[in-house]
Amino acid sequence: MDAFFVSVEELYDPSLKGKPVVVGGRPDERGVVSAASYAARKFGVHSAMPLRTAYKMCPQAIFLDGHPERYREASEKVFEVLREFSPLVEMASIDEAYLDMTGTERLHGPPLKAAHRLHARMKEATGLNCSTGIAAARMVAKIGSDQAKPNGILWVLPGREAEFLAPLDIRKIPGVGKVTEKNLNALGIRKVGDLARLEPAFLEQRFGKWGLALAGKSQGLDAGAWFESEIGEDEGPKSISHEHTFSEDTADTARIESTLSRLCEMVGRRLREHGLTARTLQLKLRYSDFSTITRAHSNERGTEIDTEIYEAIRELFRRNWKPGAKVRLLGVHASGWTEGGQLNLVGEERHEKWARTLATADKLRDRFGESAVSLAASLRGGFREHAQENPASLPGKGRSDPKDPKPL
DNA sequence: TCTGGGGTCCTAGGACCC
DNA sequence: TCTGGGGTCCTAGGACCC
Repeated sequence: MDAFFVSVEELYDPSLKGKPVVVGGRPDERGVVSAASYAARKFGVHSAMPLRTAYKMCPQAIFLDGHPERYREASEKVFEVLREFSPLVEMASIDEAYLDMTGTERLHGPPLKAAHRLHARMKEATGLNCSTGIAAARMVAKIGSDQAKPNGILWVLPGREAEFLAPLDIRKIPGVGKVTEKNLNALGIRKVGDLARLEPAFLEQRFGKWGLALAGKSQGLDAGAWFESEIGEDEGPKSISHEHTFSEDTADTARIESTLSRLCEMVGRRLREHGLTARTLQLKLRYSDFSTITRAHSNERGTEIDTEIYEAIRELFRRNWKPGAKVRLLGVHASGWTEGGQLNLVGEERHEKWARTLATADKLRDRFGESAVSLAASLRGGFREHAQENPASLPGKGRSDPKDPKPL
């Protein structure tokens, strides 16, 4: 999708059209640009740029908070449209998808015709523009769609992949970021064509497994774990996490622990939504100087219970925090799913009790919003003042916002 | 420039097992 | 004495993507 978040915001407020728009938050907030309109991009604003920087480059831009629910909803509509064109659709992210069009010619016609129909149907059903790359390999299709933006279609004929890629910057290859770019530049490699001329064995020796994949990519082949899988297979999440950056760094333990408790609740809620229990819990701490540590702990048994998660995370925090050091960011990460039924061990009765209580709490949240119910630990330490200071950081956007959350 | 939040994949070292 | 080779699991960190 083209400038997806911005385009969705334009559906809600058409007066934004054509103007420099930045989605991500207020210009004086800690945060980065999620999406910039094409008008804003003319000033050098781009995603991942700090909001404060974007403001300096384009003070006249309209800065908007993001609306994840709106984007999710639009993304689902996009998916429905794509499903009309192929049964094999894989949403690669909220605004990007792969379609396997094998065997759809009789229904949709040749590639270019199908793509044009897709664009028209997309605009009609969602009001949004997209761009399309057509190729025999998904990586080439992806790069093709990037080159086609905005609102364009690009078909790379089979057998002409290397020729299409050769003049492009290596940075265009998905997986080549700042670091790899620098490493390749140091070897005099700037264009994909430079890469294609090298021996795969040389790249492998230099960059390991990744080097070998790079050699393949430079020729237009799908390579690497993600690109090798078939289109359309969706295997649930491998990890679930939440993190929070304070608007001002803090060393206040009460405030830190209440934030951790809140993050644990959010993680627990998502685990239960997916019917998962996690064996490994990980704490993330970022200090004022941006130095970041992660500390994990694995249990034999998995859990999806907020209080159990919080106990483990708090222990990790107390053991690893440099007392007095100001904290910028906290994160809670769950992974290592356990299969189905868990063992009945000591403490199982307590576990069952919490499981029932949380099921009730989740129902209340469904009806009254995420802030309807909360652990007492999340409410201590000035959580509510904090919530006021930064309303966007409230867990979820409840339909109602009760004045008095009920401590569990 | 003063750096979000939610993810995936990869590497490397160490504990432990046979 | 001075030290194998295969494997798995765990932890920590980092590159990268949208």
